[in-house]
Parts: sequence; structure tokens; C-alpha cells
Amino acid sequence: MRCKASEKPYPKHKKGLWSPDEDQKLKDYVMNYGHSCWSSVPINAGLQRNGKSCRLRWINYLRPGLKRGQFSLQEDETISSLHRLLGNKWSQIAQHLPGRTDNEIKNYWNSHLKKRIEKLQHLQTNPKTDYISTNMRSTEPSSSCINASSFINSLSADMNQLVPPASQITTLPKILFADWISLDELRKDIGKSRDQPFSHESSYEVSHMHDYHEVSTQESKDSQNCLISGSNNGDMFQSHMTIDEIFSFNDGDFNLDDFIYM
DNA sequence: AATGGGATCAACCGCCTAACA
DNA sequence: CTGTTAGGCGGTTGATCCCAT
Repeated sequence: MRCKASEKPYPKHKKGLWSPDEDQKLKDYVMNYGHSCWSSVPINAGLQRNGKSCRLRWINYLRPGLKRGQFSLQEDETISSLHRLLGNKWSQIAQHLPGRTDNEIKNYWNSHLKKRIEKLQHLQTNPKTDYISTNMRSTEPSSSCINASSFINSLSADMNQLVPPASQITTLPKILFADWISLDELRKDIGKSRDQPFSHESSYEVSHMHDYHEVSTQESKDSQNCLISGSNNGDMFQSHMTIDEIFSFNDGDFNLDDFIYM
């Protein structure tokens, strides 16, 4: 884990937003040399940042395979379900959302989903409240083709039927493979209840999950048990890219090793 | 047009853990 | 065993955006 800093660190690390030039330097360096030692990356890349800052920037914004833009409905549901199970374990939740970072999910939860679910719970305790007309924002994610009431119904099913309430979870040492399957079952159930088929984006996500199922069934039970308990499985998810994404990354200039490395 | 307040999100902070000397 | 350090993670902050007034 530890590594030897090759040179003296910069006496004063720059803070604040990253400039395009800094982004380019970091991206170029990591793509060429990797990041086996983050503390040496800013020194070698000619950046006046600390290693942590570089790591964060790479993971959250520069790493290939990241999705940008609004969360799909399926992502909403996955986050909601996993948050119900795991709480604020953002890194673990992010492992199940290809192309999304823990920071992004955390922000999205705090700014969108948390409020939405609080309103839903309020609706459940105060059924007379007209949730749709008074509380639903007019700017739902563009990828959500279903209407608001359908979404609420699916979310209610998610929270109240398919996932045990948090009060019933006394201990949660490990999430077994069966739990992960149940999420897929949940997704199927929700999908059935909708008028619209999955979007292209969602099928991308689900197909990766399917890939993971196949991989998991070939692994030992131990590795399955590590699914949510802090293994490196997330790297596998987060490195998934479509062919178009791969070939458009870095203006088409890349090495296969770069992707294997990441 | 000005402005105040809420929403959003990139980035930092501080803590924890693991690895190493 | 102990101290030090890097990496990782969740919580929080602050700059910016957006919108209503």
C-alpha cells in the first residue's frame, strides 16, 4: 500500500476547482503510467495538488467509463433499494451502478432521492395529501418515461414488500448472492408494472448486471459473500464501457493495458 | 433588472484501516 | 508492538446556478 514518494512534495498544494489543463495533465499521466502510488502522481504529473485530490478527480471525473448526466429510473430504484439495505455505504452502492461514482450517488441521494422518499413516507402516513399535484417535481429524469404514480407505486413496492424494513434488519454482516438476485427480481417486477419498456440506457445497465451474475456463479461462495462487503468487485463494474465509449475515450488513443489496469 | 433563497454538485476534511519500517 | 503513512470512505462545505418575487 505504501509507496515511496520520489521527490519532495510541493510545499503548498493547490485547492479548488480543477482547470482543463490540470485535468489533461492528470489524465495523460495516469493513462500512461497508471496510479500505483497516488502521492507521487501529482509530483510526476507536474500538478500542484496532493495525491488525494488527484485520486478523487480521477475517480469521479476523469476515469474512463463514467456515465454523466441524469440518473435513469432503474438507477433510482437500485440506489433506493441498496440504500435501504446498506445505509450510507456509498462506495458499496456505487459498485452496483456501472459508471457512477460514490460521490455522485451520495450527492444524488441527498439532493433528490432522499427528499423524494421522505415525501413518499409522508404520503404513506398522510394519505390525504395529494403527493402528485403538490410534491412531484416537474423535472423528472428525462429517461423516465413512466408517469409519476407508477413510479411511486414501484418505489412503494420496493421499499415495503421486496426489501425488509430497516427495523427488521438486526444485523447485516454480509449480503449473500441471493440478495443480489432479489434486486434483479425486483427490477423485473417493477418493469412488468410499467407501460414503457426499458430505455436503451437501462438495458445497458441491466446487461452488465447479468454479466455479473454469470461471473458470480463461477466464483466461490466466499467471493460471492464479498460482493458487498468491501471487495474489489466494483472495479469490474466501473470499468465497463460500451464499444463506442472505449473508442471515443482519449480521442481514440489508448492502450488495452490501460483498461485492464483500471 | 435586482435580489434573496433554495438546489446542486465538485471538492475538501477528518477519520479509519491496512501496510510497512 | 508501535509509529507512520497512503488509500479509502462518508460527512460536510462552499461556489455556482436557478427561479420566484
